[in-house]
Amino acid sequence: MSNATIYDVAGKAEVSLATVSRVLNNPEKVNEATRAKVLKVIKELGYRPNAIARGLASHKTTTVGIMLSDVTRASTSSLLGGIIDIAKKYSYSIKIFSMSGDRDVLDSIREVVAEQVDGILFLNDELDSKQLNIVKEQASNANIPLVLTNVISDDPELASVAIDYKKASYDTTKELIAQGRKALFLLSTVTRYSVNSQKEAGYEEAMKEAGLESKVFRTSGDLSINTPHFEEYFGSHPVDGAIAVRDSIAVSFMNVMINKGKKVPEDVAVIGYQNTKYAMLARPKLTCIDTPVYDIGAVAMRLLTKLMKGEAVDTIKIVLPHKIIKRESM
Amino acid sequence: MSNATIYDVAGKAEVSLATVSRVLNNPEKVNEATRAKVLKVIKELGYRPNAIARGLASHKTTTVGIMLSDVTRASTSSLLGGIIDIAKKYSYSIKIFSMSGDRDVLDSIREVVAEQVDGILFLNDELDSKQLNIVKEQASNANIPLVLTNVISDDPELASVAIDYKKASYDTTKELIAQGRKALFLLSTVTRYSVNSQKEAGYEEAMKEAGLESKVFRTSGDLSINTPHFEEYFGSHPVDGAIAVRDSIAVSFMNVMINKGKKVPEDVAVIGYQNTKYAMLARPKLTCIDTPVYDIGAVAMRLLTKLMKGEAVDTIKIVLPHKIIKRESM
DNA sequence: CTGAAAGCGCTTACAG
DNA sequence: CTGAAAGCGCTTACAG
Repeated sequence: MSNATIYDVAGKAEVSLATVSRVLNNPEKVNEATRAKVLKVIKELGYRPNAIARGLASHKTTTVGIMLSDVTRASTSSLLGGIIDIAKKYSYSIKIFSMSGDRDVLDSIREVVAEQVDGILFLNDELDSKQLNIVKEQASNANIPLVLTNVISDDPELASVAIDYKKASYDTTKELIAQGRKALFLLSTVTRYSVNSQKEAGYEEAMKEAGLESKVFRTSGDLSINTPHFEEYFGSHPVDGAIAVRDSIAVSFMNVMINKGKKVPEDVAVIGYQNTKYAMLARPKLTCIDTPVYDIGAVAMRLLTKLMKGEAVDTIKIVLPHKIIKRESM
Repeated sequence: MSNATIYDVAGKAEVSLATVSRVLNNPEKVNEATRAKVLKVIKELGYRPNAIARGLASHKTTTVGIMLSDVTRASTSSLLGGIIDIAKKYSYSIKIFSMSGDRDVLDSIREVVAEQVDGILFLNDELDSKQLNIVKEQASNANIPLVLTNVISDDPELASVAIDYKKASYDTTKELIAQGRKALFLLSTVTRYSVNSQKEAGYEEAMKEAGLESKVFRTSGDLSINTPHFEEYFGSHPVDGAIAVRDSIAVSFMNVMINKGKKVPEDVAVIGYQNTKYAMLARPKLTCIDTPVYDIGAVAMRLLTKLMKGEAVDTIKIVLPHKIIKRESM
């Protein structure tokens, strides 16, 4: 019924519980013979140390807290994929904390701290720098390492891993301009994401350099909302190229253009962000900026393990490479 | 620096720690005046009880373990969306346990048990009934409620919530047959998922009743693999209708058909499962069987809360309704 | 190399 | 209604 405890193991192996604890945590410190004896009993009893008790006694839970806003976003689940794989490799458990928009940031981070996680991966890119600061302070007060994962902050004290979204947009916009296109749009979201604001900044810089007018079009990520929105607006506004902050938005826009009788990419070029399945399934196939989201998650988790163990790290700000995948829409 | 403990609160409020504990857990049992005094100090100190210590003392962690195989699957992340929202509502924390294919099932479930979760949501539908039994036994030995979430099992003792995938496939196949189509395929995965086997069973039953030959085509969920696979096989095999176990597979198949010069749905009807964004973004828009995955997650989590609290439940096997969303591909 | 003992920060009967 | 004390299942100095 109830599971074996360390007392059961100690009793059956005829050693003290300290010894059992040692074979689990510092096996090299115990005599090989007694170690074998204890290991045998552990196996027989199917004993696994109670993680909660261990956490209380050692002040280490070997679990990391993941703070996010929406699991169903394609980028979030890819990020999680990378995080989970690396966490498993380093034997960390994962606890998910979702921050609903209305909830207080301070309350959210305090909850995570109260759960005694050993480290925090912060994936919520909907916060401004003031709110990010609250998170930073609470984490550092509690002495818990924190890594921003695919979240942008210029605070040099905040560890982070992401790609250079600004440069990605800048370069891509430049290419579009070089093709002679002028009515270029950046299709962004109504919700302000720190990551998307970087994409916008790069676009705006390139447009400005070319003496062109920046046009950031904000809409919903929801197809049933953005489709009519595109249909209406672009009925009267010229456009010959667009970069969307997500593949799905790019495809939605592309479909609207095609329905209006435009040719892609001849009349209008369309580029998406992330390189999801949407891009491959679209017709024409979507050209997009490949953001290695899985890798960002994995690298962030790896960085966090180092921070938690107090290992030296080269840098606290990691920028992963991105590339443009040219397909048929540009 | 380090956070306030219950001792700090008790000291500053000039009461015993038992009293502080009570205002947190059984506020009605403490005098209003002292309760107010304690609450005030709690607020001042920003005190939050250490969840680990509480877990050890109370034998309740208010966390549920989610066992899954792959977060990046669209169905998994929607399931998680529903789970997270309901868990939050009932103040449960969520811990993710990923089961890599090669890992021992027994080891996986023991790990979850050792983490002292109060309940388990099992989302991994890649296991056979023997393996499912191991999970069931370990959970019940440890007295931890378990709910299969979008996983099929005919064991009447296993709580589960899903839709009737068999009927969904059966009905849809019937409709296709009623249109006079005969060369009907079920596009499934190489990996055996319990959910997909139900989809196959319903299809096969309908085909058998109509005296038609069942043709289950197994391929990868990876586009770069299934696309050439479809191209080759359907170059020489006739097909006038197909139901795919996932939207993305349906769209991939549809694209191959269109590239071969077929008309959808005139020459070949295509139907997907789940009703994801892929379906809406496809051209023509994909007709599909809507599986309310978010709801399945939410309902499973709700059922689990009842089980954890020992509340009475009407049934331990919940079947949610599904429907066919008719768009352009059938 | 091994054991006895204190302690992690709470909860929960048990008294009063 | 409130407090003193035991206990949850471990880890970790400290002795020996």
